[in-house]
Amino acid sequence: MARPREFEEDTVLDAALERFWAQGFDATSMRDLIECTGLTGASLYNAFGDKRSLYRKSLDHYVQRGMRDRMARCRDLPPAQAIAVFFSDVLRRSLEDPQHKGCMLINAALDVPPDDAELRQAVAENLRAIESFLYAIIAAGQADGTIRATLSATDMARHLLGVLAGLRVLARVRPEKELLEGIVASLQDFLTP
Amino acid sequence: MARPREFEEDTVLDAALERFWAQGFDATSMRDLIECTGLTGASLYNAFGDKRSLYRKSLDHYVQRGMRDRMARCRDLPPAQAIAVFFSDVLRRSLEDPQHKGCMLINAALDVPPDDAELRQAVAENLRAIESFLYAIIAAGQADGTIRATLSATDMARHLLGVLAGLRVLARVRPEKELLEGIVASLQDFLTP
DNA sequence: CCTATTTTAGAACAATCGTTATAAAATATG
DNA sequence: CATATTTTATAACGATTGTTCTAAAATAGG
Repeated sequence: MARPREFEEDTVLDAALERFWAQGFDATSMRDLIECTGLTGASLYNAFGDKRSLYRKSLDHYVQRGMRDRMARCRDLPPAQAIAVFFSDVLRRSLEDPQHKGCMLINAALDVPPDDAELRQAVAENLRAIESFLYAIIAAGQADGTIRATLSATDMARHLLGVLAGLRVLARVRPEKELLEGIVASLQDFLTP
Repeated sequence: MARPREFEEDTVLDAALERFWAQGFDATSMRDLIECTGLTGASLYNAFGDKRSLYRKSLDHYVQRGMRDRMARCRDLPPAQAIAVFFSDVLRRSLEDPQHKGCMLINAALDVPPDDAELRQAVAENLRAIESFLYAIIAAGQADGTIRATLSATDMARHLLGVLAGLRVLARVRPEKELLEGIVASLQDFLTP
C-alpha cells in the first residue's frame, strides 16, 4: 500500500558508490549524493538512513557486485592460472580506469575513522574473505604440485593479500603501467615451484 | 625586529603531523590543530599558510624526520640484511603503535583529493624515492650474489614497494601480528638466490 | 623613548555540513 | 470515494567548517 518508490535501490547504490569510491567518505557531501543519485534528500534518508549507513550499504554493494563474481570466476580455473587471472584482472582494471579510483574496499580501509570500530570490522571481514579465497587456491595448487610448497599456503595467501592492497594503493597515486606490472611480474617467480 | 615567535616550528609540525597522520586531512579540523599545537589560529595561518599548506609541510616533515634516517641506516648494511632490517623495522613500528596509524605517506596516497595534482605529485615523488632506495640495495645484492637475479632489480624493487604499501594499509585495519609477519615472511624466499 | 614590524589573541565571518520538520503527492485498502 | 500510509519535495535547522578581521602585545632599530 501507499505511494510507490520512484527509484531502484541498486541503481541508487551504484551512483552513490561511485562517488564514495572516487572521493572517499568525508569528501563526499550529502548534496553530492543527492545530485548524483537524482533523488531528494528526504528520500535518501528514508530509504538508506544517514550518511554513514548509506556508505556501508554502498560498500557492501560494491563487494557483492564487483568482487564476488570476479572471485567466483577464478575458482573454476586451475590454481596457478586462477591467481594469474585474478591479478591480471586487477591490473587491467587499475590501468583502464581514467579516474584511478583504485579499489573501494582498500580505500575504505584508510577512510575508516579511528573510532568507528564497527565499520573497520566490516572492512577487515571483507579482507579476510579475500585472504581465504587466495588461501584456498594456493592450497589446491600446492596439493597438485602446480604451486611451490616451500612456504605455507597461509603465509603465501597473506603475502598475496598484501601485494593486492599495495597494488591498489599505488594505482591511485602512481597509475603507471610499468610499475604495476612490475609488482605482479614477480609473482610468477614467487608462485612457480 | 618585531615581536618574536613563541613556538618552535618543528614542535608545531610534530603535533600537527600526529593528528593528520591518525585522522587524515578531512577529518582533522583547524580547531583540532589549534588545540593540539597549542597556538592560536592566527599564528598557524601566519606561519604555515592555510590548512592544505600545513598538511603539505607536515607530510614533508614526516618524510624528512621519520623516513630519511631510517633509510640511511639501512644503506650501510649488506644488501640482503638491509632489506630484512628495513621490513622488520616497518613490521615492528606497525605492531607497536597502539593507534595503528600505519604510514602517513601511504595514508596520504589515499587522502589526496582527485583534483589536487600537485599534492599527488609530491606523494608520488616520495614513493619513487623509496623505490629507488630499494632498487639500489637489490642491484648491489645481485652484483655480489647475495640476492637472487632471476628477476630484474627494477621489478623486484617495484614488488617490494607494493608489499610495503600493502603492509601499511593492512596495519591500519587488521593490525594482526601473524598477518603482517606472514606478508614479509615470504620475502626471504623471494630474495635469496 | 618612539616608531615600525611582526606575532598573538579572540571574536566574527560567510559557507557548507548532515539532518529534520512540514506539507504535498501518490498509491492500496476499506 | 474516502482513509491510511508511504514517498516525495522544499526549506530550514543548528552546528561546524576554513578563514579573516581588529586590536592588543612584544620586540628591534633609530
